[in-house]
Amino acid sequence: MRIGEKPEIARLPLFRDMDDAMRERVLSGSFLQVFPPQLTLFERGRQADFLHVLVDGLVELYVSGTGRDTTMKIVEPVTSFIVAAVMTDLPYLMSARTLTSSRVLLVPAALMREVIRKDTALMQATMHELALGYRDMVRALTDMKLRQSAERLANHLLEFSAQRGNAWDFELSGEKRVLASLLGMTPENLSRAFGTLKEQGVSVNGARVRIEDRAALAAFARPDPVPADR
Amino acid sequence: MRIGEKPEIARLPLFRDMDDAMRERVLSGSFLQVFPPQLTLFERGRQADFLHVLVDGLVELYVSGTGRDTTMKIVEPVTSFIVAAVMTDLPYLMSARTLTSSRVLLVPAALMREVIRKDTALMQATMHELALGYRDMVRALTDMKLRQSAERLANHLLEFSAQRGNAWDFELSGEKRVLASLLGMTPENLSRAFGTLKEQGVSVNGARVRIEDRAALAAFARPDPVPADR
DNA sequence: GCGCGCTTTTGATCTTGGTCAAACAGTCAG
DNA sequence: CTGACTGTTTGACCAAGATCAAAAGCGCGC
Repeated sequence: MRIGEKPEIARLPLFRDMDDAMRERVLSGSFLQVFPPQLTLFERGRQADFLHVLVDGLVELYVSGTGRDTTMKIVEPVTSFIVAAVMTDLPYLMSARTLTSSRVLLVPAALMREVIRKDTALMQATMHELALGYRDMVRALTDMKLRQSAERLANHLLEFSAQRGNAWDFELSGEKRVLASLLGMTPENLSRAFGTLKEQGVSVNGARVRIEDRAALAAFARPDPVPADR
Repeated sequence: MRIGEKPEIARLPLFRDMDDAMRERVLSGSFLQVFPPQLTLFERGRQADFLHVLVDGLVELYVSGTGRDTTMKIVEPVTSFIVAAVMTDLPYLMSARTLTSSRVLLVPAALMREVIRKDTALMQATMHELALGYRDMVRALTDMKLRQSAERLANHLLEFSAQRGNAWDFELSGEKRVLASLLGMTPENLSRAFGTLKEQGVSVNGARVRIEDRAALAAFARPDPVPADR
């Protein structure tokens, strides 16, 4: 691969602590590729052939069931994704597509598995990554099971804001339809959910969201008592 | 700990491949304890102090939100649980209670983390366990997001049957209310869901379920094209 | 065997969110 | 600037599932 973003990738939690020579081995066997928007990177059911690391852009992980799709996760840079399928050498459970033009590092799955067996630090980092991913999913599932749609949106906004240093005013990243799917509702319903949040001091204008009264929003959202992991 | 079930535990995927001396070290630092039914083993939000391995009995992992609870997973023997919280040294995201009288192996989290760092085979096994757990959760979430209740029940029955060697006639393990909560519906609705499945050749009598027409049930359930991992 | 307590089932009604349709807004090519 | 295209919003209606209430089963101790 090109050396341009090597430092950035080397700083990733996943690769940070590993042996330098090993890291060099992994990176030199990998490809950094640019994909246009709306391109499918891989599909559910296919054997996992590459570990993916999003370097730049925006990627959606989704599952298409009978008729409708649902988005499982929006991947932001710089993050590795579908670690589990690669590690277990099992078929992908989710499909992936780019939302915007994206640069992705592709690490051959077999290479990854081989190096992981030799480099303990990499294995430990992978383990940690998987554990955090698992906890993410546990949260998402409980959210889905015991909160209703407007609450889910409220929580999402609070977390999104927290990720951006508790900004009370920010832009939503993707399209609203994708957000709706992520939160497990229809676009129409997302619209209405924003409507009910207006009463809790949230104003929306296009993609721009402003949280006027954080306390009121939190009271409405009843956020998770266990704080987020990352 | 007592040596009675050591072979059984040593045969677990998690401990199987590790160094014998290390395994001895882990097990001798652990406790095997018997708990009565309906006892809370730990609660969400508390720091993870033990890796748990269910040796015998039945354990429910659940989350209690505002008012209602939801069960996340029914743990059957012999399985380790809450690996992620232990590995990351983060608070439990789920609570656990026994459903029946249960024997549980308690491995101190610090000991587990210490040994994992030294024993590569254990680390690899833990990583694998986490990856499978992650995939479990991905499945559960998609199930929740894009199937409706009767379909979820149908799929659950098919999978439960598959776990028991494709038995067409079997007993549900726990109470129906727990099953309902696991499938993300109310007990009333579970009852009605069984009703609609009657039309697809499923007959229920108490806890006894009989699948008369597997093909019809599968057609109704539209099962996941990606086969189960374990 | 009888009665108490609990789970499950059934029925009636209500709420949430989905569906369908149309208006509206923003973007971009010509 | 204008028109076509796409995405968002609004409104009317519908369906799945929750809630409430009551009846029916079932297990267990006395």
